[in-house]
Amino acid sequence: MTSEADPTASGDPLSPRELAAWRGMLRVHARVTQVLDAEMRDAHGLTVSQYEVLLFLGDAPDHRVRMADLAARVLLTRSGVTRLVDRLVDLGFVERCAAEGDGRGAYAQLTKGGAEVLRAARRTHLRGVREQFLGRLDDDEQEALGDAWLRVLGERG
Amino acid sequence: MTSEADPTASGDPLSPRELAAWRGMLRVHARVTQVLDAEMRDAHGLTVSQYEVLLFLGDAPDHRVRMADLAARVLLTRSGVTRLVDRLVDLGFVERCAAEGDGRGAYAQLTKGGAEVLRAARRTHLRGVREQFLGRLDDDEQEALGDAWLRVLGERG
DNA sequence: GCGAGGTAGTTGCGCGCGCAACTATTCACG
DNA sequence: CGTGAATAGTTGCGCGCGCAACTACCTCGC
Repeated sequence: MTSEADPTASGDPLSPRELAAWRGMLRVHARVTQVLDAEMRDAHGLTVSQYEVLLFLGDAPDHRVRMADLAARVLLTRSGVTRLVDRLVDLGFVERCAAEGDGRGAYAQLTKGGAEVLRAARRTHLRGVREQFLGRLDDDEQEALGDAWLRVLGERG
Repeated sequence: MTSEADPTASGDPLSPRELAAWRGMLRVHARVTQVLDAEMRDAHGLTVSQYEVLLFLGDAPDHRVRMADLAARVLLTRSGVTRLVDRLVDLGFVERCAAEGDGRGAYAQLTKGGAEVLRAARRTHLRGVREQFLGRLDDDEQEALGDAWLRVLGERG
């Protein structure tokens, strides 16, 4: 795959630059998600995944979304989404309803209570993301990150 | 906390630039770790966390490390490390030994088999990290990422 | 129409982790 | 010394997730 004379051959240890770029992301991700999760839990009794479901529902037409679409958005499998929605139904923030055209399908739909908690949770989340992450970067750095993610995600797949 | 006239007030939705920087990291992290985990599992029957423990042990003097140091390094709690090491002991790659000076303490120490599997797993991991992540970024982008992580991690705590 | 294959969602199972409580040891201070 | 606080590690418990198997439904070809 890589040339056998490649100076950055597969087996070579990571250079300091590579290490900083790679392990830095791991550390930042771990720390930021942990803080955001704790804040969301303390303030609203939600996990970040649950919040993201509510968010997606809130932005969708009629506040309802097919389960599979939810899974794609939240970076979970279908089974994960099933149980995530289960919990949100138990909490009263979401209800299931059948898809008219498709007897297999099911929508998750935001309830009134869900919309309320979403409004509050959105503030918490945005504040957290800015405090823990975006606020520590200037515009150019944010731009550079966005470009980097596109390259990593785009080049194949 | 933030000025009440701040144009990027807490409640405002994320700008496209902010969104690209933030959600991009989430997507990249999810995808890369998933691929690396699968590769490590298929090739050596290890999780990435297990690999990282072996790696840290391999770099340490006498190939042994205190449990708490392990926890700090692997971004896990102490209880997580206890059971992670349990599994590595079951696999025969690590053994526990008591700390001489401190009756409470315990070292995890790499076995001969552990050192072997580490050598192979290291190649797999490095190749994966380069294929999925570093190889898709040029030197400047890696540098920029490293700087960004320092700023995010450094500014408080 | 009807049977084969694909798709949407759910369920059984096991894994890996964090939290909090617990044990054992060490340290600080009178 | 002796006692209380701190520290190292382990354990009970529950949660959230993925995988694979399963059900129910749709679709396409004949």
